[in-house]
Amino acid sequence: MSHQELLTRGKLAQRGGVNIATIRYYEKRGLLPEAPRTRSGYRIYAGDALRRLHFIRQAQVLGFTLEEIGELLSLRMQPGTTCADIRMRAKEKLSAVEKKIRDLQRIKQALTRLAVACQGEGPTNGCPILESLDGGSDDEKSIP
Amino acid sequence: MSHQELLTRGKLAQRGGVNIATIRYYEKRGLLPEAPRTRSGYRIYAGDALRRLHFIRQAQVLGFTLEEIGELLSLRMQPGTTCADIRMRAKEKLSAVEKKIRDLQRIKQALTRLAVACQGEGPTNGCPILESLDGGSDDEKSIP
DNA sequence: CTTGACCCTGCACCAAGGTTCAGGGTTTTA
DNA sequence: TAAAACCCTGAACCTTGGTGCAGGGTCAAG
Repeated sequence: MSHQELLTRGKLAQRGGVNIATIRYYEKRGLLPEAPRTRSGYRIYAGDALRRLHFIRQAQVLGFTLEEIGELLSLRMQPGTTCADIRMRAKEKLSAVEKKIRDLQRIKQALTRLAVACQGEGPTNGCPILESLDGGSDDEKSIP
Repeated sequence: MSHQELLTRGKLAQRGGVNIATIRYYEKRGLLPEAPRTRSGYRIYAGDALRRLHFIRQAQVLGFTLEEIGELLSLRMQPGTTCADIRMRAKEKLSAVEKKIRDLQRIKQALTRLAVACQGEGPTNGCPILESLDGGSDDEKSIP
């Protein structure tokens, strides 16, 4: 179907919404594979690289470090990995992702409560945000 | 037991799981309020500070910058803010949070599919992770 | 066949978020 | 009443994730 369009480094950067130097950096870090070159040494990328680039950017916004992103991207069948290995690593990542989702949902609730409370014009001098992530440490809210 | 325990800077750092210097840094950044001092200049913190610290750390893992975290923490009724203002800012934050949740859910699905595919012993030489966030970026697919 | 827009490389530099250090007081404990 | 264990400050230093620059080749248009 999608006949793989070939991109130069500059084009890839532009389409991916990143600086051209960033691509070289990601390549050095191993997040983008070393691209094949023309006779004169220019890198040539296919659509695959663009997808990877998008993924990297979004995963960063979600709080993953480049190292973690590398781990996510390496979750696939490759020579030298067993299926069990992949399944295990995928499950580890999965629980990290699920925790993030839960935490974000608590923040979301707090923000919603805040907006609602505010609508009702009550002063709300407390900070609902702070309560959103109380991970079972200390106790309930205090009133100054 | 649960009444506001007073903490020294070192204790707060320890309970919050951060380096002691980090606390000073957060204070300088305005993320933690300037703590009251003893006669000799030592900072003293109440449980409130610990809650803030926890929040900051978790929000960071969720991909918020310290600046954004500051904005989240300032979402409360204070002299000089109107209710409408708060509601607006809360709603902005809310949509950012919702986007993160959606993106994470897509990654979660991809990871789940990956684990399942792997269970079934199919080679899966593709990379489901890469597809998880396709199209979630800046430009929408245009319909011809 | 030249000019401008690109690409190559190595290396220097930047910003955010912390961490370590030096020099000096304070509090706790044996 | 010391030593050990903390705390104070300013300033230097570190890691991550990039950016910019110099010096030099390459490709397409005019």
